[in-house]
Amino acid sequence: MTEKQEKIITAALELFAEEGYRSTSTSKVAKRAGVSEGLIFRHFTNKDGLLDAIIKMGEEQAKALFADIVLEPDPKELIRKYIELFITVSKDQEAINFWKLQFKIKWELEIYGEHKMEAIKGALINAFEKLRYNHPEQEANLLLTLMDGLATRFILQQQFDMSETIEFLKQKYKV
Amino acid sequence: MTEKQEKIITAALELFAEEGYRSTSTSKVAKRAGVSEGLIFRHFTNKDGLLDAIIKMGEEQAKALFADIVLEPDPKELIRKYIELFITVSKDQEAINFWKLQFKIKWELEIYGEHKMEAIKGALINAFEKLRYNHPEQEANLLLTLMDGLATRFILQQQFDMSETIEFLKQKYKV
Amino acid sequence: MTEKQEKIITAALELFAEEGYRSTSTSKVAKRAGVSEGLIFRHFTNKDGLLDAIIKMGEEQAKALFADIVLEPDPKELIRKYIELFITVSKDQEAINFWKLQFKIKWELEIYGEHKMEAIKGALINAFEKLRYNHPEQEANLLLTLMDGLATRFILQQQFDMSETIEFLKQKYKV
Amino acid sequence: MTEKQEKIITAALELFAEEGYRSTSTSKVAKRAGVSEGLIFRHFTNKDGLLDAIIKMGEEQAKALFADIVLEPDPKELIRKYIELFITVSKDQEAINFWKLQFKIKWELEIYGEHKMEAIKGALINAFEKLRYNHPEQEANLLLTLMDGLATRFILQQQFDMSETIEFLKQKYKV
DNA sequence: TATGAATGAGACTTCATTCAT
DNA sequence: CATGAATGAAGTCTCATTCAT
Repeated sequence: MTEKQEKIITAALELFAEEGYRSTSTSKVAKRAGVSEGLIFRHFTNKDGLLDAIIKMGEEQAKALFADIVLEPDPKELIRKYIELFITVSKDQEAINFWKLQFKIKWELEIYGEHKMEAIKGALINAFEKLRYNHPEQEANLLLTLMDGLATRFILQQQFDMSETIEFLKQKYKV
Repeated sequence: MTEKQEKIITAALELFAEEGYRSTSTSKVAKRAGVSEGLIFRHFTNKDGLLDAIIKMGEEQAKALFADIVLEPDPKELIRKYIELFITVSKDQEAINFWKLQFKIKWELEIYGEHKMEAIKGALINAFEKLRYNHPEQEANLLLTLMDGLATRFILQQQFDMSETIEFLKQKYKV
Repeated sequence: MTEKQEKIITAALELFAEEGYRSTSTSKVAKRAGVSEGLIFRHFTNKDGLLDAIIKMGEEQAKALFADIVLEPDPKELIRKYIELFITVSKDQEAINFWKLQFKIKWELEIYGEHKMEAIKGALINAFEKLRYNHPEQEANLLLTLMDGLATRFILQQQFDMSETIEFLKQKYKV
Repeated sequence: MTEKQEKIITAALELFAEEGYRSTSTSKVAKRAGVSEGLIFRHFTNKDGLLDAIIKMGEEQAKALFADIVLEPDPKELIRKYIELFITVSKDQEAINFWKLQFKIKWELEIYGEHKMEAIKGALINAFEKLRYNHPEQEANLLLTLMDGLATRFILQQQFDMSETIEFLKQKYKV
């Protein structure tokens, strides 16, 4: 990956996350990256290819984040880590952008990356089982749904105080 | 509102909800509405004006839905009604479209229609207070967040079984 | 067909015939037609659509020309008319352009519009039969081939004197 | 001429002949030649230079083919050789490509390589004179024209059976 | 000699919007 | 009120060509 390729990716990530995929023109990306527009197409074939490249990078990042959660042996710790996921994310602007993009893309293209969640879901079910919850699968589903809502608010609602909700959740789940 | 105006609104609502605002051209709207493209501009000034008109209609609908919830005197009943909100919605394709559009717009334009939620939030806090929950505001917030997540999954996830989660929630809140 | 549509067709015909299909940009066409570039796409969908429209017009013209030949009952007269085909064509600049375009397209897209020639071929075979030639089909084929060569030279060779060859041919076929 | 230069020429010849000059990008040529795009420009200055080089090579080939015809002392034999020209050509894919290219170029750039034909024309006139034809020059012209048509059909018409026409011609000219 | 990243002009196309009818 | 022809700006993409390595 050359320096300019990275500049393109960075610029595109920012813009796609800020303004959405459709609303971001390749010329805007090129301008922000300080690069000729043609170069985008040389490296990524077309606008979709650029998006794919970014999404793939995001998936790598997500994998790393998720791995730490999924592989946690202690069930309480696992749930805590999952609940605190966005705290980790919110400390890194690029990570925020990746998540923003993931969600924006979901809505723009109506794809709910279900398979990515399977691992987390399995781990949560397992954790709730270990903790002797009565309906582990439904508890897992509920928490996943809740986190979707949390992400929505975290990204869209300016004054949303995430930490308060997270603390409350940890209390609820006693983690 | 003339017949053609309504046709335009209906067509635009469908298309905006299906494909997003940016991705829907005014010519597509005109075609689906069976109307000349110029007419859209005569009635709604520009594409944004069309969107505004639709959003306003959506708000009217939402108000009606919300009123029934907010004005419910029995706290348990109120919470139940709120939790079952999407069951009502899911029975009417036009209502689904309105909600889909609301969410798509949120994400495309990064506007989280906070004020619309204030009334519901107040009502929920009040209900949780009456039911002697320890942290009524945080409970309200949590439920609101959860419903955002539920909406996300309901709209985006093909095989998502909403009713199961709703039953589980009602059990949790004993409503 | 509106006035501007006709202007587009005329301009495109000239340019495609002069410079070839690929080498003619839609913006050139628009400029020569005195029309906005977008209008081309409104009326003809895309550049190929414009070409198709022109080709279709050319086919109409060709049909008219060919009908007069094919329907000729007198075999000598039929052959004479066919041989003199290009004299007719050469009197009308638009007709010349159509033929030029037909041939250019043949070479650019490697399509030899065989079916168009079937009627002429049949008529020629018939004529040669009536005139008791020994190999009517081969005679017809030869004459068709010769006319392809004549067209090539007529269009490409600046100083080619068509009339001389035509006279010589008429003499050969005693028509 | 280095090995890579030859690869470029071969690739370009194929592509120009198949798809035309304008429609073939230098990057396609580079890809088919298995060579970097820049190398084309180092060796041939620009795309036109590449075309020139190919045309020059084609002329060399043509000269060799034509020499054998032009230098033939026996007039009947000369005419026969000329008529059978394409049989020789059709046995060698590269030769076919050269001819295809020659014709495509003619049409794309509207150049009728007249001077190349002068030698053949002179030889044919001479042959027809020796054979006591009444109008040797016109006979020569006719045969040249016919061969243009034959080439057209040979290259463009999929199911054209050249040999049949050639046999018929040889019969006609008693060669 | 050879590569391949990089450019900039220009290609085709879409689209919101205007306007004469 | 309604149409649909027309526009112009902007969008995605291609391509010949240059240049540092």
